[in-house]
Amino acid sequence: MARATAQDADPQTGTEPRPRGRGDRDLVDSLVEVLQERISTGEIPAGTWLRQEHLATELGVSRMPVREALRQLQAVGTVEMIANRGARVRLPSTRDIMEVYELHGVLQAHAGTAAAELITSGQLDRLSRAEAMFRQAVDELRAADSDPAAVQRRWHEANTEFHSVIIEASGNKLLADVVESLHRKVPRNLTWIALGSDVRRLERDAAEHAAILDALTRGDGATAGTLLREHAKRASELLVRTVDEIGQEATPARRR
Amino acid sequence: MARATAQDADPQTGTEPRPRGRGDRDLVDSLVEVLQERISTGEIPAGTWLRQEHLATELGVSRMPVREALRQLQAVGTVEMIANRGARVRLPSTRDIMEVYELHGVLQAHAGTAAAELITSGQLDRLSRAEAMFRQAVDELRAADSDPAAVQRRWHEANTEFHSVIIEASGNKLLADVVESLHRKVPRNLTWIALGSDVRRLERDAAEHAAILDALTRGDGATAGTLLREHAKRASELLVRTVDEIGQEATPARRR
DNA sequence: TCCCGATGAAATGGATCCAGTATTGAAGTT
DNA sequence: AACTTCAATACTGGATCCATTTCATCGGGA
Repeated sequence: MARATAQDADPQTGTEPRPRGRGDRDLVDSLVEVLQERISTGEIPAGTWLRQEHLATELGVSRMPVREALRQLQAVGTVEMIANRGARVRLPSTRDIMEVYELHGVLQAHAGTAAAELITSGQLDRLSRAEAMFRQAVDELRAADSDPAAVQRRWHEANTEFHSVIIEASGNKLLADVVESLHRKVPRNLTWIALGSDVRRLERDAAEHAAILDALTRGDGATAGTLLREHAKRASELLVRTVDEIGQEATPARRR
Repeated sequence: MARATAQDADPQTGTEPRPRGRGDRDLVDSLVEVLQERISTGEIPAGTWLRQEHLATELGVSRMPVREALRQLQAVGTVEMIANRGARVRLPSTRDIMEVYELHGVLQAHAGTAAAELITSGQLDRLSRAEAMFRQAVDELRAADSDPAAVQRRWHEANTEFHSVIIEASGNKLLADVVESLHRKVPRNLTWIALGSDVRRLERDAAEHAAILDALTRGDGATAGTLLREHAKRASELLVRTVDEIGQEATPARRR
């Protein structure tokens, strides 16, 4: 593995020498991004201890930037740092998940109501495309599950785009940050585990997306808000049920 | 200045040797708390460059924990880090403030509606006491402004307590975190600058608090929610106006 | 056989060191 | 006189070093 330390910062370090342009963008920030992504996707499961030395060698840096990245993840609630023990990926409790989705619903509903008056035709287009993509993914999944992983990716992408557009159309940029911070608290793969098992649910979601799109197109903010709140509420209930089921098993094995 | 490094960790280091109990609670976390507080109160104004060396000597630690603390503050949005330049306290724009208060209103309203059904008699008591304390502070201010700073502290305490109880009574622990993270984005002293100049506004706030308390006592969630949303909306408008006024001046002078 | 204490390995947390970069001020030129 | 260039300075960012703590394994005793 690379070990791109200061000593071998010369250009020909073979394995991904890291562009090394100094201020291309903070190294720490990119580490945060990588780690957050791995945790969100479930590649690094909840409960895992994040060993500084291990991550450092794996990512080809020294422990220092890793330490700072872990601090950021702590501040954001993704990991918990125990004194003299290290950083561990937090496992959200069912209560946490309920609370996340409760607020998610509130904020989505608000975004929907606000968006009904502010949404542009371009955004409506994107919303419509996302809705179509979502439905297509669901159909594809039901027909012949060609490649679950690929469908999952597309489904997730479409879903994210759909809700992102609504939030964006609300005109409140901060809202996007807050919602994202809520999302970070629940690993994505959980969502997929919960929904993947229930195709009827996915179809219902698709129908709800259509109804929301319709309400926004008509400029009916009240309906859009109500639909979005219920949309989130149902997601919450499903998630909680799923987590309860898989929560029986003990905490995941240690990393490495 | 103390400079409590590892070398002079012996007990008799004179000036505030820092209890030095190793895991009493993460050193970095306490630094974060100190810095966040100083920034929130306005003791360290927006725009200030936070010099690592300077803070380190001032706080009696080395640069290392300071660096990690700054990373946490970055993750939380309190400071921005510019590559190879350092950390600077963020200055919220009027747009930021509007957005903060918009979401604040949404979340407070939700908390109020939820709280109406869940609030305990003990919490109602606390709410009532906070309301009284708030009104008393306002009256005191209007009569003979004996000690503005003291009154300001009491006013702020009462206001915080009032809204905290409502959020707590909503039953959603995460809500408290989210609202706090919103609060962090607007320095407290701004609020005071805005409100301190307008006693009539404070009296109106007191009246609104009373109305909210009344609605919650009656279990009228809808009214409580509406009142809270408008409460936040008015605060927003006032804040924005104030920031616009003082925003004319250039960015504050550098620290040190 | 089970429990308790000691020893050793592993990992964190803090400090120091060093390289690279941005800024500031001065000198020199057009 | 103003603008450009260059050098000195200050500060950040990454690496390494070392003390301290925690955990696990092992051995002894009840």
